[in-house]
Amino acid sequence: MAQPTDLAERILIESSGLFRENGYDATSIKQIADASGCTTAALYYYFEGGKSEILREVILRYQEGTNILQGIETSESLADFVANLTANLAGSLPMMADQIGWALLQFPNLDREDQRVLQDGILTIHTSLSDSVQPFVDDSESANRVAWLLYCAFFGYHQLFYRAKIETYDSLDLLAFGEVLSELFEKNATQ
Amino acid sequence: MAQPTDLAERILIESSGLFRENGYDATSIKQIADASGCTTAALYYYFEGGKSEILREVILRYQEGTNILQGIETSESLADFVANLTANLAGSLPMMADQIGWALLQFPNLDREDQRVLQDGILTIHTSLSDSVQPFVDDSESANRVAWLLYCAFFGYHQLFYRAKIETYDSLDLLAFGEVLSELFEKNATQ
DNA sequence: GTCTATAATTAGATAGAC
DNA sequence: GTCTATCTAATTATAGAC
Repeated sequence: MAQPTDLAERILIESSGLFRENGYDATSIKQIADASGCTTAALYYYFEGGKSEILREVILRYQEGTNILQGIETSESLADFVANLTANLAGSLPMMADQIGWALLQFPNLDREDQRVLQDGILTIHTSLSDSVQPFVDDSESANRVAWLLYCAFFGYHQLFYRAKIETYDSLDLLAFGEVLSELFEKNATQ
Repeated sequence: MAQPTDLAERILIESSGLFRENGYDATSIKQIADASGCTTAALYYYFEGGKSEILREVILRYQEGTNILQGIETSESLADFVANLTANLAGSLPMMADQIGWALLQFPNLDREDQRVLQDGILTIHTSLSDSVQPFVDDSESANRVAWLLYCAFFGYHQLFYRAKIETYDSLDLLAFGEVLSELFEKNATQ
């Protein structure tokens, strides 16, 4: 992996941040160039395809995402797992969810290949969630469903509470939200 | 309320649709005019403030939303309520969630007033959800939390499964997703 | 009220100097 | 490799005819 002082690298990092904050369409290559400390000409030196090539690269690069399951193989129950997951998400959820957020709006305008990359990123996260949940449920079908529920719930939480700053009016922080989920699973653990 | 044949009305309807599909920034005045069957000049006759005035009007108008709780005052349990809610959402969720989706991306660029309008729209839906859930839980705090969980989960579901067309790869339709939630509440009803 | 025509501004992109 | 300067095309916005 290249050093972050490398201009091409800097352009991708800044683009990713600007896309997350304002979306793809609202971000101009001038903005990207300014944020990266170069001109648009320099930008085109590294990315001949211009803005749309940067879009592809950003989606490719950052869909990999942080490992949200680091160090929680040791959960004792589904409820315990959800609590551990929530704690892990505290740092990474905002970036992960915003990353997906703008890309989802862009989805219809992406070509098939890029759509596939985005979907794969989502499915990868779901799969690892599903694997982690597996020991606590009856079959893989249940694991899949529970994993989707967790994914959708946390993603939705971020969109509403961080993006729309609902936290100002209803102070349900991420940990409390995780507790709601965790408590729900508590009674169902021995199903 | 004006007739839908009225040009100003048509412009708002078409704008709303285009914003939902492609987002605010990716939608040009020309596109809106074309879709409404008029020129940009006619558009400015009704909306002097141009695109940003249309944005305000669309947010004001369509945040009211459909009543997702119509005819389900009669649920027998929380699980039953969730099942009924899911059935109700089958028709309205796509439009409601997409409406919020693009607006959330736009959120940081909105002025305070418009941000408030959007937040109020979200809080209104949550409040009515919370009221409906109240009879089945211990206190209003629990009702609030359960309502947020439902809201976040369904919103997240839509974003991932409809917007990113995940349904192609993992066929968990809305009713099945609702069942996952409903089953979770089944065991907790008599808590 | 709605159109044609057009001005003003901005965004995306490139040629050529250094 | 990166910049200055510039081009083209698109977008917002408006004046004036009908």
